[in-house]
Amino acid sequence: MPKIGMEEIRKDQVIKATERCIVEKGYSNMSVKDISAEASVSTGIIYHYFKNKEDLLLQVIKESFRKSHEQVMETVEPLNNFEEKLMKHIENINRVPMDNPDFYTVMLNYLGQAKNNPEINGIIAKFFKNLRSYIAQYIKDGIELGRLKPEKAKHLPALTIALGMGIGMQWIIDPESFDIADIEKSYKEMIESYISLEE
Amino acid sequence: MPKIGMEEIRKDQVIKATERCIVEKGYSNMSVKDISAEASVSTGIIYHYFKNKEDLLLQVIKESFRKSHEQVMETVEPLNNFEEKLMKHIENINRVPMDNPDFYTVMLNYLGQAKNNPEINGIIAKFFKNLRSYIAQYIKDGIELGRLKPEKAKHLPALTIALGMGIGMQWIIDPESFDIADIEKSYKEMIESYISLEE
Amino acid sequence: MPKIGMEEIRKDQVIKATERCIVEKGYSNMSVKDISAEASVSTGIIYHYFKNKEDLLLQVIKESFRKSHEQVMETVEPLNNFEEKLMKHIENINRVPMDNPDFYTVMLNYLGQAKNNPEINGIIAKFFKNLRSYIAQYIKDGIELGRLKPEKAKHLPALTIALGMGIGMQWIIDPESFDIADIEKSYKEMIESYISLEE
Amino acid sequence: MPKIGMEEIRKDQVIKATERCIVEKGYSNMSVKDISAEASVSTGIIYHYFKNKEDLLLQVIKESFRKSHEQVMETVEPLNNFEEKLMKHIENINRVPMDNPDFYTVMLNYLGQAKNNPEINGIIAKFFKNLRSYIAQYIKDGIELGRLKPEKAKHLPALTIALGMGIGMQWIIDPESFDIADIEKSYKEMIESYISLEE
DNA sequence: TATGAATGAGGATTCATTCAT
DNA sequence: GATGAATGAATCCTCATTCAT
Repeated sequence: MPKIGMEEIRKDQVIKATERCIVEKGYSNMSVKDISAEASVSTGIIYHYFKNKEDLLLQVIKESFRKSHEQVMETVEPLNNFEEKLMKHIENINRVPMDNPDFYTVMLNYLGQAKNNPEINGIIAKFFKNLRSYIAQYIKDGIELGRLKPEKAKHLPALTIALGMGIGMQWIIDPESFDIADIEKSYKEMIESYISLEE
Repeated sequence: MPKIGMEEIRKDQVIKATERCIVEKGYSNMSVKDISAEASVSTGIIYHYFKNKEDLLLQVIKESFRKSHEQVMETVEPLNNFEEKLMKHIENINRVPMDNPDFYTVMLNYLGQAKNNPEINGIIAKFFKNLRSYIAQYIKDGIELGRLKPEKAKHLPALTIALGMGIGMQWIIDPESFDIADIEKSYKEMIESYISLEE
Repeated sequence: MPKIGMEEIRKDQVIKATERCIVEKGYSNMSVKDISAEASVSTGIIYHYFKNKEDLLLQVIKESFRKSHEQVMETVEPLNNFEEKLMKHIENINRVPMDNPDFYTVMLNYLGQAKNNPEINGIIAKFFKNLRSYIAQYIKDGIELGRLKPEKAKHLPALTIALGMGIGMQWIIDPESFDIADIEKSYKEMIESYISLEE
Repeated sequence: MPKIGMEEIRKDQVIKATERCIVEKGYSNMSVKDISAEASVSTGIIYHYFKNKEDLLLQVIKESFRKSHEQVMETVEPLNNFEEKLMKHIENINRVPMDNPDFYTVMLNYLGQAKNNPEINGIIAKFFKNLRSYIAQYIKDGIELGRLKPEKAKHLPALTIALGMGIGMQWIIDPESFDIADIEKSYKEMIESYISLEE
């Protein structure tokens, strides 16, 4: 076992294990011992790399959002026109529950803590703001090109995110309630009919 | 104090106190002692009226959803035409975060527990299903009247709920991010443009 | 087992057990589990009656000093003239190490904590101040009767206490170093020669 | 950095750091990590030079007493007559709390451990014995010169040390309780009146 | 019914000590 | 010699639950 230069490796090992624990046991039902067992390390090591459990939990959600952000950038940013970007973004959002259901599980666990933990609330608020600002960027192009009315733009980011999250949430709770692959078309139609693009 | 017929009174007293505790301290940070103090009863009494803490928590969310259901019935059902009903429903949904922010706080706390507690998951699933079925009812009238295309109807309930919940969630996390009273118009427009009612 | 009106009994039971633990294991080597075992109660009960370990430890020394104070009042106060009182007090002080060696053990343990615990420091400071003020009372009578020169009175309380404590401390550490019963006479002589009473 | 002959330097470095930690945090509140940080070395090095924490702590008090001994020898021994020596010794003792308050802090911390640590008890016992034997030496000269009655000599060492330590202890706990510089005169007077030197 | 004292398992955290590098 | 990552037992404390009153 190497003992030097392990910091990043260990931190990552613990963060990943914590994420698995949240998914398996839930944010508030998992002990530091559970995490250390899942990560195959001693409990002590967790306190060597993180100030305390809360600090670890904060790093976990930060990391989770960081990865989410990365993914958006990779798949959406290379696209050229605003319509493609927006629709790609919608697709991305819509596929999270299927492709990465753990993300929702983790997110819902943290959402439940947000009202009583300002730091968590702040991190989630920032994440939401980011999501909205991506979309705000795309539609700015649409407005400039004269294809999108400014008054529609105002709430479009929040509404787009709302739809995606609301769908995901319902589906996570009850995957039987609708076909999530199928709903993507309706999701897109709803957005498209709202912005009613000018030819 | 009369000692007969206290059952309902006591249960209600404890359930209301628990709700306040969830709002103030959070689902997983509150103890039975906290609840009993908030309800001004002994801890023993809680175990007299509820099987255990989990049972109590289940009653709390059931009661919360029951009241929510009641409210919808009272304000929406008296209306006559489907359009009014749908729009009234949207208004209702959109005003929950402002009128009754505690409902969201409680709901988010339970959502966080859902994945690890099948009973809670079931209750929430049933609640969502109910919400969707109200809307499904209204739009059935619209289809019958020939004012609404059936293919649009399929996902409309889920999409309507999704929008409302998604907006509420973003606003609860960060009330600065948009004007929730203002967004109601856009919410309605989005639904209206999607269903593009036939005259 | 009665469950009502036990507060004082339980507190006392725990305080006494803690004292025994301090004597047997030392202030900083004893765990709450040790105390609860010694008191034949659960660890939980300790937290039912005391805020935390520190609070308990504070009550222990307060109680210890309270009892010490009581003893002085009982044996010294009934006496009439100042000389008898002073000498009785000296006797009392000198006999503590023999009659109640645990008092010294406990006291030394707390003295070691004093510099890092302002509350403990304050309690000990108050205790010392009390001890000195008793003696100051006796000698005031002596001065008024013209049998004691005021300039001698100034430091007499501190010096008397110092001698007693210093002797006790040496003897507690090494009982072989001198005969503590025997040293009492010298202790008294030293005080008497210092105040050199006027006939 | 030379790697040979570092032993004494390193040991001293660690012992001094430990002393500072005892003063700052207290004997039982300081960790090996605290010590290593204070000494600017790794924790591993401490176990290279000392068997374990207890061993280190033992070396610390030994060193502390060794230095104290050295100081007495330097200032008192050069003097010629027994009276000067005794009074100089008293002065020394009385000035420790002011000149080197850390000595008292350290000493009180170890005194608290003594009853539960025979080794510490032994070291302190030996230290006290040393202190008494210095004084015993001086007064032997006084007896031989016929200026001091043998019966007074018996307990004089213990009483002198007792006074000094008792004063110091009271003053360390509450420096407001008396003027320690001022009390020196009374301290000396008390000793002088007791031995009532023959002209 | 109603109380709250009592239990003890379990949780977060610390820390002396070891050991691969 | 020197480092500090790693361990895991032990500590303080909380809390759901029970039960004598």
